Amino acid sequence: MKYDYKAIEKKWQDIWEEKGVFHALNDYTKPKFYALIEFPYPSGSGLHVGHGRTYTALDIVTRKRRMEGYNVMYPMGWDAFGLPTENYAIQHNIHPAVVTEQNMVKFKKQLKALGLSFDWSREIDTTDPEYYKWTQWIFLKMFEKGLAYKKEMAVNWCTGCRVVLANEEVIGGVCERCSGEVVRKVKSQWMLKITQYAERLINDLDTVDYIERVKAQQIHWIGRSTGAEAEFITTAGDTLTVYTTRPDTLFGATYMVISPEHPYLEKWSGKIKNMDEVRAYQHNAAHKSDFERTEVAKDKTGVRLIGVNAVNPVNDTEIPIFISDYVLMSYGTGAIMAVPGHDERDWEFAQKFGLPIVEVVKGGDVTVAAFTDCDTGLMVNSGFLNGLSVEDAKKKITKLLEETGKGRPKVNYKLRDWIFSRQRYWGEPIPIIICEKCGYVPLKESELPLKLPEVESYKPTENGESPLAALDSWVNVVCPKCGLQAKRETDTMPQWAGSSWYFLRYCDPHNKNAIASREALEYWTPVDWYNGGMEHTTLHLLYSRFWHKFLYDIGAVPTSEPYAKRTSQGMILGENGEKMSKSRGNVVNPDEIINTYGADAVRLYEMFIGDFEKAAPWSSTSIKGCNRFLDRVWALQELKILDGGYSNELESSFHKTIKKVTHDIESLGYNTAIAALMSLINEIYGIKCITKEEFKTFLILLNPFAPHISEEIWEQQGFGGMITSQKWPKYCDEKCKDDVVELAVQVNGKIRARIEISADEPKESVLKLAKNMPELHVHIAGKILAKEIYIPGKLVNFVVK
RNA sequence: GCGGCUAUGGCGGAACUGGCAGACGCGCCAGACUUAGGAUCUGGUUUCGUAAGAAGUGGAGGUUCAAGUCCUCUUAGCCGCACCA
Repeated sequence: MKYDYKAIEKKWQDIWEEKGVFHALNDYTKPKFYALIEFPYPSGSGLHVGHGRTYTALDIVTRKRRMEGYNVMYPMGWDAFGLPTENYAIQHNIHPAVVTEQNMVKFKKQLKALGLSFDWSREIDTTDPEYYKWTQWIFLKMFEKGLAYKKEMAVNWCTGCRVVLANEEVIGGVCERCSGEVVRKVKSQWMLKITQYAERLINDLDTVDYIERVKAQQIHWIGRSTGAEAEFITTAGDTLTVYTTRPDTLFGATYMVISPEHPYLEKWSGKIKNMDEVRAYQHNAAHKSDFERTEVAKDKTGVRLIGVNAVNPVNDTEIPIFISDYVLMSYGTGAIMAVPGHDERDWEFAQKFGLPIVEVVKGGDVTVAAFTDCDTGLMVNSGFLNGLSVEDAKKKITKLLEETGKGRPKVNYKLRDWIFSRQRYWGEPIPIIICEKCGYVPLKESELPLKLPEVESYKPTENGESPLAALDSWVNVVCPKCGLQAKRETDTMPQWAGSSWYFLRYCDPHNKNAIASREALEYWTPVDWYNGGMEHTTLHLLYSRFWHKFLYDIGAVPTSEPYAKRTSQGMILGENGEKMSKSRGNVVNPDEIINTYGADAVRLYEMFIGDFEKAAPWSSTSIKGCNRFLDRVWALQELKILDGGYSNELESSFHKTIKKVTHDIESLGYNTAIAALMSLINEIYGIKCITKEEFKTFLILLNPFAPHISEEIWEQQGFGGMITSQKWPKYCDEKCKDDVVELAVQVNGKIRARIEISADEPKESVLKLAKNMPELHVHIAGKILAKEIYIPGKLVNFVVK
């Protein structure tokens, strides 16, 4: 009888759902396991095979953990606010909520067809007012603590989407989503002070189990650097403060550069003699998009300020000041001391403008290139620093700056505050009222959720306001504080808001009084294992750590980190090795392949496709191998099935396989776990019979990977109960060992023979037996035996001369 | 430029703290069974060589009895960031 996957898979999916087999229990006395995957954005194009890889991986882990006796929570939900839905709504004039609903239904059906063991009783949706009530609540808490603030600032304005983008959404100078040109535009924006948590976001990585590349990328993104601030008196009277990581080179500072946006320029306008030229440069810089600004990065431009100079605080030399757009207002102080001898950018600039280059660290030739090495050279031309190493000079000069009040040690971060406003409809409304008299007034908690109103058009207005701004009845309110006429904030929150805390809501998804009950949070958090894409490392993953830390600080959650463990899967590429995309025409439709091969084969193949952490191209022929394997599993039923426990022939193989599968599932070795099961079945077919115990064990080991077929065979064989409620098999290290082992026999490291011996044969005896093998005679005879090496279970090596 | 990673048969990939390179699967070859097939089963399949044997994990050195694995240098590719002082 052939395996009828279509009927059987549906049958078990329905039974699992009906019986609520995968519901997490609210029994807080059992050991818990909280597995989390990134909840999807329910896009119109439906599930991607890449989703399958992530979800199946943790599905395997959770199915195993349930059999190991854990109370497992593996929840699912929808990260449903976002631009694509809104754009679709605009195009087709359908309410985004309707589009979202349709997409969720489609996704859910696809997920169920894969046999994923999600607990659907905890399903959440970020666009549900009962959910975003708490997103708004967290925002208000941040506002209350001064972490949410409004600021006029130059932002990334996408000319395509007509919306403000976060730095993270600008890729190579263009919009991540529409590839439209991004220009700088000054707008008043809500900001979240993620920078206040920069230090902790770095340091606390030591307390979590994230794969190294995630940690490295976050650390790099936060970009901590240590150095010093130094103050330069100017001839205009003001003090110009700079930040430098090389305070040791202060004697080599031969000029200064300030950003074109530096506020001093306006202040000094009366003293700067070439102000026209300066203004022209400022104008030019402001109208360059970030893209253009980085494009011209190779060639330095700038203007010297005529009429204002600065004085180097260590040698009292008067030095010129320039403006140049290679100095950013948004990092450090917006001003630098230029040390052309030891900084490549300064060197380039100095060359172009004919400025003096002074060597202060010996080791290179500063007339040819900047010498930036900090480890080898000693200080020169630097007064009291002469002869010191760079490291010592840094310490000494920083101490002196501090003592004389001309500077101080300083730590800087590349991380910027998070631009939190979007001028769009399909997002959480920001629950703030703007009153001319009282300023920004938060809504009362009792007024949450502040629901999205119905609007006529979802299009942003031409001047970049949210569509909500056009709705007078919604915008015009009375100030809750003073009772005068006031206006609502019309910006909404970014796509990242709802996902910054969703894992907390799963713990207690229907709670009306809090994000989740204290007991639920105490029990379930932190997430034990979070798997997701590398592309979220510096976005969602960082944002949610920030929110979680904030919630911890106000006592709302019991742990300071949200996720105990983070792993990341590689992408599934198209058959041609390129990224799957509609435009490349290499997209694999999961519905089709489930239809052709069944969910178990798809699950198996997605896990077998390659190293879980690496990208792997899809292969429409390789999946057949997994299909064949399942057919062979099904056909085990036609073998002679004997009563009793493990047979002598297979006992050690079974113990080895249990051990391998048990460990591989925990260490992302899904491909090798499946390979082990394939090897085992090959062995079983070699013997042509199987015992009940062996059959049961095999099915249980296979169950996490191929849940439907294992469940069905279990039932047909009458093994009792459902396979999902069985116990995970145990192995015994003693029994993993073979009685007879084959050793390689080497002479000078080259294999000359093989020998089969009993595993407990003593060393002397093994060496003696090996030495006397006829194959070795040619290689040993007449030579001096210098060394004998015996690695039990592996090899013997004779070193001869 | 900075940070991270990768390189192993025709292909995807195995190889724990250095210890038999190529597990497992695809593909391919041969055979079996067949109301002839893109089904199933059995065997084979790193390369060169009839063979004995030799070579072999991007390249060049090195350490070691022994290197895909460790060290030095180098090449190519991928991902992220990028004038961050």
